[in-house]
Amino acid sequence: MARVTLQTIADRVGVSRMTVSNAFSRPDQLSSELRERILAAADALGYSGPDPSARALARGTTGAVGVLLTDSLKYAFADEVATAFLGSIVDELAPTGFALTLLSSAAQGDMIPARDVPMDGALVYSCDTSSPAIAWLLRRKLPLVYVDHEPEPGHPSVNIDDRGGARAAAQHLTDLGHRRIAIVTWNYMGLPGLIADPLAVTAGHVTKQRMIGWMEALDKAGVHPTVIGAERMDADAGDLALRLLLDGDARPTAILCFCDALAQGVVRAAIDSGLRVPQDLSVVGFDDNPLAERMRPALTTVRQDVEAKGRAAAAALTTAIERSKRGVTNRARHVLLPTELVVRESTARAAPVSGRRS
Amino acid sequence: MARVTLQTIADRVGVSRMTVSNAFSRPDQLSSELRERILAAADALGYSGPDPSARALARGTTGAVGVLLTDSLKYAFADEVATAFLGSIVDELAPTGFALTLLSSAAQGDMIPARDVPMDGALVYSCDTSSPAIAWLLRRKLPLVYVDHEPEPGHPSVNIDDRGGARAAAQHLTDLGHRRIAIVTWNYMGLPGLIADPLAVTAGHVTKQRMIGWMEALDKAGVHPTVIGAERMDADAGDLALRLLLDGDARPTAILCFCDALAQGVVRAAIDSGLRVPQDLSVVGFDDNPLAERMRPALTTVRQDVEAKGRAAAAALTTAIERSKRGVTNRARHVLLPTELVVRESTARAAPVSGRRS
DNA sequence: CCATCGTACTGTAGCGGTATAGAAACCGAA
DNA sequence: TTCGGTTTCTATACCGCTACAGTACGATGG
Repeated sequence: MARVTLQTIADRVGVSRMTVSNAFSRPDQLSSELRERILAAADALGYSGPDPSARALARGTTGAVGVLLTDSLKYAFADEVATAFLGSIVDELAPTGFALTLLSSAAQGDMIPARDVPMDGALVYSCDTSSPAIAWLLRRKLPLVYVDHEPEPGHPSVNIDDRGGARAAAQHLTDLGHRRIAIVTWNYMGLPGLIADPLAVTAGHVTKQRMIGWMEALDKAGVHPTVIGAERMDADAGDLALRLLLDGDARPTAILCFCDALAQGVVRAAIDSGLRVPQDLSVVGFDDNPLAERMRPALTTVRQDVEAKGRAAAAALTTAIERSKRGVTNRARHVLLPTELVVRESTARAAPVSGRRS
Repeated sequence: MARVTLQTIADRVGVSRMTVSNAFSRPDQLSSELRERILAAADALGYSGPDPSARALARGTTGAVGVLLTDSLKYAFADEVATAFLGSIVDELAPTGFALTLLSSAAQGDMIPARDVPMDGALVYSCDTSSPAIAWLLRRKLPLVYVDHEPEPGHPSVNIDDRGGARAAAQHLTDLGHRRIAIVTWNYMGLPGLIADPLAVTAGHVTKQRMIGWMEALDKAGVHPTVIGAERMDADAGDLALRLLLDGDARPTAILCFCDALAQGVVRAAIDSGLRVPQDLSVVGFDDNPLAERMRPALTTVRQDVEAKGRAAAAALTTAIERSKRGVTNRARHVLLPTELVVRESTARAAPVSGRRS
């Protein structure tokens, strides 16, 4: 039994293929009586509607948008912040009818998702700014929206105020009288350990912005932080980072963390080492992961509205697609969402000088 | 400037379009010298490789597979178990070069993802067995793998031993001497509250299997459980369920929960109500969500290997696609992964009769 | 020296739709 | 009756690529 196509149905009903196509895609183009007959015939033949691939070619749209993630997609599903972001995107995308396709940055054999997967547009949420995958997307001239990336002229972008949030977090600590402060940041692709030149961290835009924010406030207070790079963004990496810090000669009284997951590890390791949080050590996170509120002590952190970020990204992408379809070329909007310091229980006034036991 | 296609390049280099196609897709079909020239010309023209949609139509494969989720995709991203499952799938899929497209069960306007999104196959992980989306996928004759669904002859499936796990959980409680036992299950699409006829719960396969398992062990011990249906699968729903139970006349000494998220809410509400867990109330979860180990008291639960489930599902799908491409029609394999009771701190021997304060 | 073979490339015929222009039939108004 | 305007359906020309069956030609072998 050969495959059922529009032609099969057309022959069966005795009309042209075009009319069958219209029956499915443009109901106003034929009488409803004929349409009924056509649909009935299609049903009888087990036709499942116009072939999506063929339609994609003819119409020039696929009905799916991509989201470019890191090499290991798994990572995106391990992180509560990332999953909330993705969830928010799909939710916002739902009414538009777009499906979301997950794209790995990595080439897989001779398949390069960013180059070879059919889609109408894409969100770039990869961390590595220089990824060749981004170059492929650009080359395809797909409507693109950058998220948590250095804003690029010509493409819409969505960011949060990483710098301002980090600055507020650091200033919170200096306001509390802390002077021996450490930073546990994320050193993607780098080895874990001490970082000599904080502002030279190679990783992505977000890492850089947060570092700049922290340093702005610390510089103002004349504080020179110890900076540790964590290889991953999970509690174990935070744990490791704290142990490195405790081994050093100038134990910090407060720690700024790149994200809540790292902060969780830092707190856990601190408690395991007999330190009291916040009495002996203040810890600040970033993101306001749901985890932050559940932790004991509840984590002081910088809140970002991940839901809003997802919604903004999805909305920006759909309008970008809409525009490119109509050939409109407005200026690309760059969204910057606010961040907010949330003070909970993991930070306290620095202990008086007596605390200077090294 | 018109679009660059194979023909553009062919004209430029002075070869046939077919040769250019081969340069990209079948390098062994031409001399490497000519191939280099073609690729160089393509590069100069800003060509980004064969158009994925056109290639999909001509080749009959798209390079993406779908995963059919519930109506609200967001839900899938809120649940730690579901995200771990998805993460595991994408990881297993990565080396095969397939991208993963997320499909909502719901129609969105006149777009029905299951019908209209190009893909080579799909995982069915929707909860609603009777979803029209599944019917669309079937109609398209796509290679399909059912996950956590009633196994269907003719299609591979991946399940865990829900029934055995539930039975072990219930027996654990009866072994501990509990006789007043309640069940907090998930009553998808139903109203929250007391369920009179536990085995008639309408929801999906998993719900049913777990219920059967629980009842098997309870029946053997002559226990008639009180059954509460929760509307969602989160802590708040568990919280609500426990309050309903405490309002009833026969307070349970132990509770079996459909999942760890519900169990968390149950425990939280119990503690809030002044009950000690496990001394006054034993609680058992299901899934072994990472959460279970983090909780205090750490949760006794039934472990399922979500990673393995994801890997098995992805593997089953790729082999199903492979087979259908080659027209092979072997018998579909039905995978059943084991579950295991993990006893932690949330269950204890039933208090002696003195505990019968109602 | 002719038959055979492998390599390198080309021509044609689709894949299964949709856009667009146009033909045929029907309608009410002038 | 004529004529513009609808409504309904059709013919044709793509969309951009790939499968497949060639053709051309130099190399191999007896």
